[in-house]
Amino acid sequence: MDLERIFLRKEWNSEKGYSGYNNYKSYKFYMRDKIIEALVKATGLETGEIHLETPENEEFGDYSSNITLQLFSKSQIPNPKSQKKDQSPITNHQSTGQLAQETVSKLKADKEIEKVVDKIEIAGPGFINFWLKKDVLVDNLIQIDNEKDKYGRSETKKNKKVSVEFTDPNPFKEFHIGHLYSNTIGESLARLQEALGATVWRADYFGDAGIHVAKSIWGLRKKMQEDNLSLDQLGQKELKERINYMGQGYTIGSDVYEEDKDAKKEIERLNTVIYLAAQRMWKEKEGREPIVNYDPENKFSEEEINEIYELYVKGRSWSLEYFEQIYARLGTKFDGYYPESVVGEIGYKYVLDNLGSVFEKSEGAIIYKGEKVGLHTRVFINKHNLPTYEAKELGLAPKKYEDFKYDESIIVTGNEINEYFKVLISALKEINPKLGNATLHLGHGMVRLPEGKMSSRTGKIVTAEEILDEVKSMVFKILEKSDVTESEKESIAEKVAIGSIKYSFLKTGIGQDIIFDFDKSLSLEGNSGPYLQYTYARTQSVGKKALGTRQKALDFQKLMPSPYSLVPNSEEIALLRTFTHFSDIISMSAKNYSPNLLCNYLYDLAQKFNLFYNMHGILEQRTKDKEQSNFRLALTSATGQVLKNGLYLLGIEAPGRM
RNA sequence: GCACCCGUAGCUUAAUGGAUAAAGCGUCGGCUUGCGGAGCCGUAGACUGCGAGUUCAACUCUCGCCGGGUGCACCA
Repeated sequence: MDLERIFLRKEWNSEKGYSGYNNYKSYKFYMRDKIIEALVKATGLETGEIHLETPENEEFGDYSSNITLQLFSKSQIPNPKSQKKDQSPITNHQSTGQLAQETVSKLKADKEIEKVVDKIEIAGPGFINFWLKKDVLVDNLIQIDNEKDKYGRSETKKNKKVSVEFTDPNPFKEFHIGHLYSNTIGESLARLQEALGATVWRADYFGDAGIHVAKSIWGLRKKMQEDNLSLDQLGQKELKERINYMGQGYTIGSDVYEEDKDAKKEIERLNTVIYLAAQRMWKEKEGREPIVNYDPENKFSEEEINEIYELYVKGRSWSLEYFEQIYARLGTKFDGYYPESVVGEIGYKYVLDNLGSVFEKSEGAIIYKGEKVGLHTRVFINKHNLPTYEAKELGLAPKKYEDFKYDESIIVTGNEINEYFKVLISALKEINPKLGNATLHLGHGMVRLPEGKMSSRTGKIVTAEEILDEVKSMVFKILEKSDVTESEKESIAEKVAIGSIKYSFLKTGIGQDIIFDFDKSLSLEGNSGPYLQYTYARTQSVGKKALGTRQKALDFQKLMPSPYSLVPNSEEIALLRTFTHFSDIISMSAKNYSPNLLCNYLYDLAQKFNLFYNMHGILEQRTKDKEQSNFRLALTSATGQVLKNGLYLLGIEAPGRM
């Protein structure tokens, strides 16, 4: 080992520290690519076939390849099991061992890989493990300071346009914990795509027309009558109260729809009236003419529309205003809004245009026969001549494309509609193969309460605001012991509460259901958002203390130790190595649509830092050695930077104090 | 009934087909004359639901069974 030469670098200068590093090649994917290139040369396999992993166990190096085992199975050596007993089977060990030896000697002759790799070893049943040069690790540390907030990002999807649709709340109904979950996942996926260099379009689709709205309006009207409350009076109330009131209206309407046949008919009729009211609203608001006639037989009068028009338009705008407040708190800014009242018309037309070829009439409705592709039949336009969710989402695809010429369209929803989406995408592929093939549906798990499924019909729901406020008050309790000022508390509590909630959603796999239990799900310690935020705050605090003693900004270059002078300990090495994997992790999280991989990584990094922090002093007053202190400050600062960048990709803000 | 998803430590979860299955909470024990204890170290706890198969290698892929969830024509 050449530990004593770890920091040997030509560019080092005792006055300026490291100089000229700005000219260094960016190390994003650099080490990894170098090794893959060398493996391609040594084995003759394609780049895509090379499987290079970052082992969790550090004794297996910085990178590890199972390539010998791949080569072995490709080498057409008959399976020993299938050979006759009298033949002497070639043992695996001999073959893989020979292959590994051969490959490694080719690698060692490669001048390029020498630049980044310090040691190559064969281990286990045929793994080849690579250790990076220590000065590469230090270069990477410098790179972090060089790139700051951009560290970890890449340009692998630079020319790609990706639309991400998520959250999808419904006006006139609550914004509940399920929407919060969808928003959290979607925002993180969007940011991960951006980290790969893609241009992202955030799309918000919301149900401002449909039977759920009819139920709400019906219940709302009834409740207002009972409470003897006029629309103006309702409008005087706080926004939160109005939203709550409308939610209660939905419960009433929904119950009645199930239990009372006459009321059900009324609500179904009201549904069409709402579509017509929405068309009038668009005409008055934007001068847009309807493109679909929902009432070809003139069954609905102007008076009928007038009756609910005001209520519909006002209630709708209150809901949207409320959603916007929540988005602002959560840190999401949508680029495009797609109300069902608009995309429904487009979808309706889309269906009619393809009637006979893709869709067919059946029992008064227009359907898509999914059976022809192994799926099931779904209704796109119902017997009341209204587009269903199927047609709406179908119309959404070209509408989004009109706004943003996407290469990829990701739609995030609950997984209970996975089957529905298979049918939808199948239909879309028939009509518009380009858009159909670009569309990817991601069904996330459902948020459940310990008592069972959530239901806004029975009122058994947890709203986003309730949970936010609840967690915030938990954070406030802890903050009482902290020495932050009163004025800081509010914003810290908000960030920590949101961090705690978002992290608890993101740390598990996307497909998993989440049993949401206040006491169990929301932790402020252990593997949690606040733990990462706390660790970040700690790095900042140490940095500030160092500044205090020096009276000037930290100069990262000068923090670097001089050559020959230091032998880093294992905690320091562990941090250096973890830093190098950041962009690989981002890439993997983005490609697999798995923010939880990033969570794992950040948690691991924070743990390593906290171990380092507990074992070794950082400030000069503790190390009694300026160079050592400088180096540890650089590690501290880099940890903070990576945590901050990583948390950003999860949609979590990192306060400097907490 | 059919289809899809899920069964990993007491609980909640992790693990691009790879090496000794990894954490948090909870248990039990320890760490503050030192940079933030929302922290750190240690301890016990798993035949990865059961049974076959594919593979050099299976928590991961295939088949069957058992258990749970969701969906299956006019809700979204």
